[in-house]
Amino acid sequence: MAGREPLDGDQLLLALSALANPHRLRIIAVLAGGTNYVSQLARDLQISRPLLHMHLQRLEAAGLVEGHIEVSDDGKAMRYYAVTDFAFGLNAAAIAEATQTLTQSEPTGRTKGK
Amino acid sequence: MAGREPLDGDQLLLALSALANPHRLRIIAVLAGGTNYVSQLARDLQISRPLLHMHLQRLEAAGLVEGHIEVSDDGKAMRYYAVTDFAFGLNAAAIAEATQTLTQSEPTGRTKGK
DNA sequence: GTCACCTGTAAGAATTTACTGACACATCAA
DNA sequence: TTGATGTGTCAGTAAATTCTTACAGGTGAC
Repeated sequence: MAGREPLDGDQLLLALSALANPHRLRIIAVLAGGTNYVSQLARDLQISRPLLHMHLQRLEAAGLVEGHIEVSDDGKAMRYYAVTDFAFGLNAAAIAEATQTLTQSEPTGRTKGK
Repeated sequence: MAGREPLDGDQLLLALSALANPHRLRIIAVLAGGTNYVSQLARDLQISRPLLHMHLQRLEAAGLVEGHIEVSDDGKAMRYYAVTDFAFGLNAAAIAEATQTLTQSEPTGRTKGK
């Protein structure tokens, strides 16, 4: 289980952004009760499959869930998702520490297009 | 210090949304090092005062920082901000529990204007 | 073939967030 | 009075998110 490492700032921001959405919190909650495949998950949560797909991508990019293909008995390729065993403690001190390794939107250096 | 209560879902979502931003993480980090007033904070972070004002509102609405007016020796009314002693542990189980009290974007019932 | 499942993705609309610039007002000091 | 501080807020724009609809491809069963 994670939680005792220094905790990278960008990584933290990625995780927080991924969790800052009601649908995604519910996805975590459902997957915490057991692994599941995309179409079924969409039915359980009552959201469209493309939408769920997008949310899962965001969660997976943050390392909060993991997916893998599994071929069912009747030959269908299904994508199962499961939560990873992430864990971090949030408080001012932890954030202050993580912020030291934050590369995004620095004083000088936002993406600055043109 | 907070952290052992059941943790309300909407409250959690509010906090996560508030923290899911590099500027706001930095604000927390700076305030963790000591209370400060708005204009000075804006200079430290190198962002505009109106922008900082907006971020502070978001953080205060989530209960992560608190502000109060303080009159300086030379009579200026200045708004000082300080971090509250928030603390929560994030992991799949905690999220699953909090999600039970999530009122937002239910299967039926998004804000649905007109 | 057609139907019922599964997967993935692209296009565009709708909404929210983030941000700048300009304004208004107050106090103290020169 | 003017200048340097501090406060707050509004209007408008730029950009990022969120979400729907529609499409394409796969398998096995009828």
